Amino acid sequence: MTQLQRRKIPDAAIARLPIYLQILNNLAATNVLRFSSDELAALAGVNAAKVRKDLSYLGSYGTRGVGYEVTYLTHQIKRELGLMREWNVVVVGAGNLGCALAKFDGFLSRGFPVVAIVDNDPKKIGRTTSSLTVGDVNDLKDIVRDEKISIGVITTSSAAAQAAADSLLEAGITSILNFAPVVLSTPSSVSVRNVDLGVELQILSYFEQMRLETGGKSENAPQLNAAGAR
Amino acid sequence: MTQLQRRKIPDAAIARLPIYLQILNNLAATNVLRFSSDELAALAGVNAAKVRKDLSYLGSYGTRGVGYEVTYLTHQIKRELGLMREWNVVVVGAGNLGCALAKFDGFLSRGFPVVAIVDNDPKKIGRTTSSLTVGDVNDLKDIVRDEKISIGVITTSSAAAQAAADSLLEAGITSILNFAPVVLSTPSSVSVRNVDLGVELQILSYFEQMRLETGGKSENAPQLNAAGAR
DNA sequence: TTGACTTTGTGAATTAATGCACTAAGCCCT
DNA sequence: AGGGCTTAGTGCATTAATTCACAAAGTCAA
Repeated sequence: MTQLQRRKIPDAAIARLPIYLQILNNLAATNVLRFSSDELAALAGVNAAKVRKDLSYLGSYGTRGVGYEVTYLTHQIKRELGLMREWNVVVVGAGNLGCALAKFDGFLSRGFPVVAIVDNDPKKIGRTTSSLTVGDVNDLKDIVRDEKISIGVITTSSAAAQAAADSLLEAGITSILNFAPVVLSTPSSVSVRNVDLGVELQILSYFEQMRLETGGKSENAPQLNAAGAR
Repeated sequence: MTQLQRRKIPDAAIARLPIYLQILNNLAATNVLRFSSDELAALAGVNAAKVRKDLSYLGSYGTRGVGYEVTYLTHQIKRELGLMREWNVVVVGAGNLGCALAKFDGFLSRGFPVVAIVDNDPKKIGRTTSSLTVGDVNDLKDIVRDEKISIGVITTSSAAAQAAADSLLEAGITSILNFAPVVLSTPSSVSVRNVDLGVELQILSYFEQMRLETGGKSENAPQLNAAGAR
């Protein structure tokens, strides 16, 4: 089999690759051509050995005694993460957050154009927000097919989130970014990432409280996220 | 020393407590009085032994043969996470996202009222958004003191994020929720949680691409976040 | 060409997280 | 009172992630 032998990259490493990529983009923008694992480690706030090990999963793209080339490694990370192409996104839920995300240029600039937004509320369907007209969630199947959408973003109320997920699955979507504070029930073949601001704040509150209780001679606290499996 | 002997709870467990809490709130809303570790595990999408171990870090609050009481355990989790009180929040960066968050009721409803929003752009300072007037980032120190603010949320451009973080630190803030796609440099005594939507999408894109390459007989993919240390 | 120096790539040790499987406790029914 | 049933709590094995530490591989200057 000619199949490009995919190394199994640990989840934790995958979750760091986008961060390295971000930093490499910044380096490129300031005309840096090369960097060492030490430098990248300092910029990413992690251990240098970890950086080397993470990058080694991609292949052996460094040069001993020299370091890594910014443009070449950028290319390799993008290839590994599947960023050589764009992935179209649909937002489900045209509330505050959904509309904000639809116009948020961070999505487009990173290669994830929001090409559709839908809702189940007749009062919202038909409205226009930043060059997109809110569609009907019942048309999701057609929209996903016609617009070649790969990723669904759920920004509904938590009550409506599972139904939104079901509609996305029904339409053939296999990757979901969920902003609703609920645990979605989905087949294990589907990728789900949860972004719950409440959870983040509550984790902060734990450490903040710890700091108060221990009189400020704080333990230290959280940083990165893992790609953890499900 | 009367000090309430704080067990050291693993980061991974802390990151799950808010999720359990969320589920318990739902159970309470549907008048469920008790639950077993199996039930909670199913709702949270994790292993039952993990649930029991996580809860055991709080103390021995279950009853063998019976399960856990919803209200009592809710109370214990909230105590542990520092949610017996509210924590005031300031948003730095009055752009699209910042304003959306300021009016986002998910913050208030979970005990994190946004009591101030600031920016460094004179054109934005003075504007009113959802009952808050945009303040000057230079007044942050006074605002934090007067409003008893504990947590700072950074929603600036990535170029301005480090400066925003510095202002927050300067004002005495020790917990930061950062939406800008940069790695902030902060003392290790400060808690930082990063929410980078681009990173989340790129992780999804990795698994999506994997699915395409392996012809859909997909590996399975990511779910939860860890409280990982820094 | 040689030798000093730098930095990658990785085996091996360590630490953290997970999950099994069993014991200890409590309930309920007879 | 006793036996059967259920479920929490946890010791232990396993797996995953991190970090150390060093050999291998290159650069560069003389």
